[in-house]
Amino acid sequence: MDRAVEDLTARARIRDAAVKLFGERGIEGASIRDIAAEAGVSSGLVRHHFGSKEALREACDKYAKERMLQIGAELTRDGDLTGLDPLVLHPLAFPLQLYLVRSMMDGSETATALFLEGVDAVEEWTTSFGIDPKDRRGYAAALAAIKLSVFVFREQVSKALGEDITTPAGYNRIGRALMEVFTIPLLTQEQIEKQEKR
Amino acid sequence: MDRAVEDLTARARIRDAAVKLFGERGIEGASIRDIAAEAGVSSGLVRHHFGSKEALREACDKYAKERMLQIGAELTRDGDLTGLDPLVLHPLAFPLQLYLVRSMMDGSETATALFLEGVDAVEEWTTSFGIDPKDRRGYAAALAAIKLSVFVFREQVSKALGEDITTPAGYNRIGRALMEVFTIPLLTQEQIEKQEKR
DNA sequence: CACTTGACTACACAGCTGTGTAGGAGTTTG
DNA sequence: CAAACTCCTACACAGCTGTGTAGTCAAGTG
Repeated sequence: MDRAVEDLTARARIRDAAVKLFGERGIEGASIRDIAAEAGVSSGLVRHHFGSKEALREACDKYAKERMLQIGAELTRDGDLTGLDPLVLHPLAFPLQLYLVRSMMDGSETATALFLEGVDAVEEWTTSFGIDPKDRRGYAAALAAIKLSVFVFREQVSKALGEDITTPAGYNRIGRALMEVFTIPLLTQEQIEKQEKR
Repeated sequence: MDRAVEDLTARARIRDAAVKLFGERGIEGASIRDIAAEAGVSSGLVRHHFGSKEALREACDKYAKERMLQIGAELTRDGDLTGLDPLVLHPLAFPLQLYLVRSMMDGSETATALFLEGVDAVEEWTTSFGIDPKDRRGYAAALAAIKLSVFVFREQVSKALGEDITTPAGYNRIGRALMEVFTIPLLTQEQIEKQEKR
């Protein structure tokens, strides 16, 4: 599955470099020249292959989404994932997820669509697992956001734990902590009712 | 508490405009001229008061953090908040939180420090409420990230719900859904043990 | 062979960027 | 009164930005 960098076509190298730099620095923060340098090509070639920065971004959106679904399907088929696992922190998905979150925050429709599909999946998952919240859709949306939260704040969470959560050890630790959030009843029924009166 | 815009000093107007535009567009995405125009002053005045863009950013970090703690303290004192409420979506805190999250993602130490203080607060809260997770620190960090997740993905969550979660109605809906996440045991003990073996 | 096509580079261009400088207007201070 | 200070604007500058254009080179294709 891993491909040597030098084996990729220039177009693929540019796309990978764009996903990486857009993800790390944001769309505005990564220039076409930066991306070209990262890919080891001239800036003109970026334009030749993708036309404009906006078109490059859309190509990255499309690729990241497809690749993400592909990785998710592979890992699920191989039994490496259950319904709620934070796929987002998987080494293969990491740069893609980084990009997608940034793109989502900048208002990408493709990335948002992927989020909505995730909500659908969680919703179906709750049904098949016999979980029956009052507001199933709201519940699924909250869960979908939660799955991404640890990823978005990975640096801050790592700092809080004194341990890098993108390493296997840290990843397992925060994974277990998330499990506990989902198993320990946090609020009493009374507190919830008080909340609902607002 | 609300202050008329025209009553603010130019310095405060610039700072507010910077928080707003940095939060909406990211640091790179908002230029000094944009901020000056938003505040209704010349771009030179921004420099006069803050020196450089980086210094302006740091001033915004400092202000947003202080103001956020202040708002949190006020609302807690008035009994509008309990320990776990998503203050992040409060109308007063909204632009500040938007800015802080962006700043955090761009590696701000001040914003990260605020997150860490939030983790500390949640950790103390679990103790005083008799919640006893195996990994208290990890549990608190996960909860702190979760509190912010709905905010970060507010647009996506709103789209999933077909309802703007920054309005009172939507805010209450997602709030209740979050409560359910914290009350319905999501995973069986067996599943968790399977998880831990990895 | 001549000709086209696609991958690729070099260079130019206008616009925006953060920053620097000079100076005006009004108030305070000696 | 004059000097000093603060708040504020206008303008200039170099560097980077996305984009546009011209042209090189190699691989087909008739």
